[in-house]
Amino acid sequence: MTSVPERPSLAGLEAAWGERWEQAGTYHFDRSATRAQVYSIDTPPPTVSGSLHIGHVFSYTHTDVVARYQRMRGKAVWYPMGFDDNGLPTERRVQNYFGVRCDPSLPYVEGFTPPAEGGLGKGAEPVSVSRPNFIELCERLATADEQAFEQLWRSLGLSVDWRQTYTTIGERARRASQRMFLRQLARGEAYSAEAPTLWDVDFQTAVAQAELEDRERPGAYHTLLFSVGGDDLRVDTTRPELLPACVAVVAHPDDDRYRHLVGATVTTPVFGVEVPFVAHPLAQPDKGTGVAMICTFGDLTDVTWWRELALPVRATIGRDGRFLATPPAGLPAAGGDRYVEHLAGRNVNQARRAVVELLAADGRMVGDPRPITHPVKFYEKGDRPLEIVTSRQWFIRTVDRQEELLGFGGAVEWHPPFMHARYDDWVRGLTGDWLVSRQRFFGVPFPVWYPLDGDGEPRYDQPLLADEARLPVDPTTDAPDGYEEHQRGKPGGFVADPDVMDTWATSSVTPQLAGGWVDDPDLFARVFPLDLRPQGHDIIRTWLFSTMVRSTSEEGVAPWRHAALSGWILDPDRKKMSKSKGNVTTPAGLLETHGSDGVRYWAASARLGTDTAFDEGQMKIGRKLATKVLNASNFVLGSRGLDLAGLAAAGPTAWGTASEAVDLALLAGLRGVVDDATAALDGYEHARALERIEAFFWAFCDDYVELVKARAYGELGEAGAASARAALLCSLSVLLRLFAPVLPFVTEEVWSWWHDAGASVHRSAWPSADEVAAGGDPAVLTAVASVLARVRRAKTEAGRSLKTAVDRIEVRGPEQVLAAVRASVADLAAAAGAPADAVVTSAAAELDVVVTLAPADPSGGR
RNA sequence: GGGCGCUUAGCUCAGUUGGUUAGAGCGCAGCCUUCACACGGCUGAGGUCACAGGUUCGAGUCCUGUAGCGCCCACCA
Repeated sequence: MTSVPERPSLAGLEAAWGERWEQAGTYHFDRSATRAQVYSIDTPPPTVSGSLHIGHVFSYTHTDVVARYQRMRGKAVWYPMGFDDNGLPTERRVQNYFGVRCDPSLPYVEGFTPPAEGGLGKGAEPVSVSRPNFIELCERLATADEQAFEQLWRSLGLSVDWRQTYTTIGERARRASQRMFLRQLARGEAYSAEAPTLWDVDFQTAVAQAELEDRERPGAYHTLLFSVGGDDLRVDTTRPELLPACVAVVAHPDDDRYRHLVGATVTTPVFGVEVPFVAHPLAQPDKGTGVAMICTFGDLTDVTWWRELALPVRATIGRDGRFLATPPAGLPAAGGDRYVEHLAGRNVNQARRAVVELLAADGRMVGDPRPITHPVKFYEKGDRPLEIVTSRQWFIRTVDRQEELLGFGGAVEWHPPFMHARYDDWVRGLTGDWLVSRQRFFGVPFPVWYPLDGDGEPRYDQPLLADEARLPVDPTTDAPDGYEEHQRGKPGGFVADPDVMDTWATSSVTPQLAGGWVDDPDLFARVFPLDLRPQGHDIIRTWLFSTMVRSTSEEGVAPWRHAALSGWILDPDRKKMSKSKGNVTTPAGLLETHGSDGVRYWAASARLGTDTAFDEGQMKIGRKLATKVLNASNFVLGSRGLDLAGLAAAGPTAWGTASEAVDLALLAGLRGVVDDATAALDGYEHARALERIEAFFWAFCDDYVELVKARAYGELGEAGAASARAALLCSLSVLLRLFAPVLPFVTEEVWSWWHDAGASVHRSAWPSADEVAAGGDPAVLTAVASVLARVRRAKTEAGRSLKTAVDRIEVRGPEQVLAAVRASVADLAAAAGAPADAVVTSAAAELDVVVTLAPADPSGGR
């Protein structure tokens, strides 16, 4: 456009430039770039079943600043966008929205129409559909969400290559995660096993270590009386309902109170089961009476004891959280009858009350229960405490890879570095392999079937695996090679593995999924291993860890060179911001109110790894900064005698040469800022870079521009004007480019005023100190600015206008300051509103400026 | 219980390898209008840098300890 608008404005820049960038392909990845020329980003795919909140805007802005900086450094930036539509949140949402329920045993129905759009009516029953049908519905729902997400990301100004998108339930994702699974299985890194696992009784699925959280819950100690050789033995428990599941009692081997009992046979109260008294170092003498009952399974310690002490199994709790209909093995007849009468079919709380009543009736409980609160393990999305049940599950080996995984973690550069400790802590603390199977419907199925023997029993030891070329498959509707669909479920036929992969098992392949692994080896070679994994610090143990597990076993290297961990957004009262209070803080509303540049400024002001208060004030400041950029640019480019079209054509050579001391001083300062900002951004410290750039910019506006304004207008002669103009143009060019990663809209707008159509500041080269004139002394500008500030203060203190004429300025101070003043006396006098000969100097130790204002105009009113 | 981080002006935060009088913005107070900018400008007040020791010529910065806050992990009898 090569002209300055009549009235520059920030209004509408997002829409206008968003469209221009899309049309021009400004952010398209250059596939011809070699790996060394590429900067690749493992973008986190946001969950589409929720809505984006301000925390997303915050962390994605951090990534975008990096992307824009690297692009200006000349890198071909690989910046895809994913959408996480896999997993439980989407499953629930699809169920409610379409009124369907997934039943993997059903066949696929072509052209299925769901009973509802936008939710079932009251009382209506959901319709059961096959897994492929369910996935289709999900994709339908997700598409709408994804468009809304993309719209927001675009208006925020993310420089994503929108041709490069993926979903985590889409065909590519299913293929990549099934392929990764099959390869790990072939290498012996994946295995299935029948084992006790933590189990959510509501979702009816196994849950992995990484998805646990502790919650403080009320409980109570009950003191039970067991019998040993005719004596009472006191055992404290918080879970009396597990008494029929008791397989032993345990004490610490060094506990002198009980040493003589080790090896004895103990009889449980109520159910009369004979169990051994065993010793194990995990028993804690100071807890309860020092004797614990070992059950199937009250907690993970029970599992350890069961395994290490080779104890029997007496399962009582089923997968639905209710007590099994039949008593566990080993109960005597009378005990079995009591079990059936009082416990069978009950839930945990009902069973607890029943057992307590039985204990009381038998006089085998001492005193009343003693209430306590204690931490209880929950699935992070669950509502009831986890139980432990035995089931067949798929695992990925991690425990025997701890050392290796620590080594790969050390090969990554962490930003900030202390986040590395969280990864190491997690890896060192692994207690079991990664449980990747879930007994849910919506997710990537395991590409596995089992042959059925003559009795129709599955042969788990002889799984039928899908050929890689067939992927993705759904074993519930596809038949394995060598079998026909009609053999499904028949003796001698086959049966599908019913499980799906945990959502992290899918998202752990984002580098492969997005990067074209196997399907597009040319692309993969150009982007992998990726340069950057940006993410929140709360998912180090899940997403970061699981991606590390996958890529290192498949590729033998860490999947990225850098990991950038963004903090959380906190409420003003320092709580983690919740989605529920989103009404006034929807990202779209904030972008509307403060402008995308304003919101981005707030985000970019926060360092990586630092939790940050939600602060609209900071967005206002960002908005103000953007406005200032607009207006300062308007001043620089609106100077008399500027041929903007000529500048656009000729480039920096047309700027001229700065010669005045003040101009050179400014440029010297600018050189330092460029170096500082570049070093900061290279170190992933965008906040520091922004701070330096911003501080310089405000000084540029408030001091430098005010000082040279008259000269730039040509009031002090053409030579001086040319010098000022050269410095102004050079500074503006550099400053716009420095600001571009944080303020992409206003910088692009201004850039267009004096560059050819089609040129983008975001495709221009990051500034280097070498393109800015050297030789100036920044102290000159500082010194003159401080004198000018004294003049302003004199006017302010006199209550006079800053335009008040000045008769005399006497500067006393160190020689250094005086030299600076003499070097720029004409600028100083003009800016102060004084005649050029009104400035006098004299030597003194301390700076002191005596200002004589012109008499107030008696006719002028003030 | 283990680990990590934080504690600097009323608020939000900078303070790079220890170096003269500790900075910014917001907020506050006062002043100034329109020739880049009232979505503006100028000026000012405001801090014993959580606390206690130590190292040093010199500590907001390094070391030790204490307290408070936050997060990660472990802890379920």
